[in-house]
Amino acid sequence: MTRTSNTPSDIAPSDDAAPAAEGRPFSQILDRLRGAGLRPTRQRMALAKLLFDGGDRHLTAEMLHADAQSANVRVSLATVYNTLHQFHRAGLLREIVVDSQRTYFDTNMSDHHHFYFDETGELSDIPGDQVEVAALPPVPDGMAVSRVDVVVRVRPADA
Amino acid sequence: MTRTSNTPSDIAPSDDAAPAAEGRPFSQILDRLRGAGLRPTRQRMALAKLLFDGGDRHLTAEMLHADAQSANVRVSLATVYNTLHQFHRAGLLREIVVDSQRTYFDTNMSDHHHFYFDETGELSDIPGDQVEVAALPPVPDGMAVSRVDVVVRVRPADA
DNA sequence: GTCAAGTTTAGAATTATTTTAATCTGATGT
DNA sequence: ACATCAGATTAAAATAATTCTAAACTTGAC
Repeated sequence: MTRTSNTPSDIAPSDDAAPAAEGRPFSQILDRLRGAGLRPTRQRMALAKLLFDGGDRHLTAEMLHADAQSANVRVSLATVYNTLHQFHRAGLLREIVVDSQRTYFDTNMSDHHHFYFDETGELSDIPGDQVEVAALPPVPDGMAVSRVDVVVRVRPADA
Repeated sequence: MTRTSNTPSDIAPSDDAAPAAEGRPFSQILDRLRGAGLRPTRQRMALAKLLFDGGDRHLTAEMLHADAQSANVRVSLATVYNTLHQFHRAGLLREIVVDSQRTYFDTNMSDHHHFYFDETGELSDIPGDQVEVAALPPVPDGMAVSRVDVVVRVRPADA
């Protein structure tokens, strides 16, 4: 029960000046990590907060690392990579590949698809109910569909 | 729109009934390259032959390079990369990204989609008519759809 | 507090791909 | 045929994203 260094786990919510849009941000994230069997370390907590506190996001490891720096969270890039992969394996993030060269992680785990902007390399969500895959082919023997990804590539309509 | 629906050539191709014995493989490929505005060099001809002579294929630069070696065609890896990109720009190949880490090129230019085998990282074609995307979302303003990619990820059904 | 197992980290290593700079080749003109 | 030169090829170096390594540090249990 010793308070070893700064464990954010059970700090009093009262001294948190941030507007608590969702009750207690830390305990929620803590539960998420615990539920995923991941030890809630300082850096994992901080990254999880950055990832899941701001709505749906598509980001690369470099982007999250930059985010962390801006937020004065000191984590190495290697940890960002590790953490993203752990979160992905734990089902907290979705990995999207649209562009060899950058791997995106998507915090939106609901059923949905993506627009990909060829020019900028950016991604945006398409709600699941706006795309309908009406027919699917017979799956090879002994195989099961793990996911169907639809990417709508767009580019500026020519003037 | 304006899909360049496979222009085999416009010169009189006597008759290429495609028997095992290659009729005039070179002139066909030569025309393809000329039609694409690419100078028919020895290595481009050889690579095109490897690419387009054997039905639909999904391959990476490394794979094609290995293929070339086996066929006793001496090309550098850099040339393989250059050539694949040129063919892609010229509309002779399709680039598929399903796995950051390897970029595949697909010799099948017809409208179709893909199975992706999560375990092996392999790809296979799904004929266009076996997948139907029934609904598409409104495209962002000023943008036009350049392509819709559907990737059906499969893995072994659990025992 | 002690300890072991799990984490983090800086920096080295790896992999796929691109660039560089030199050299070669194919198309064109004569 | 021969010279010419833009475009093509190449080996080698450079780059970018990501992973690995080994040491140092945390966490959770006792």
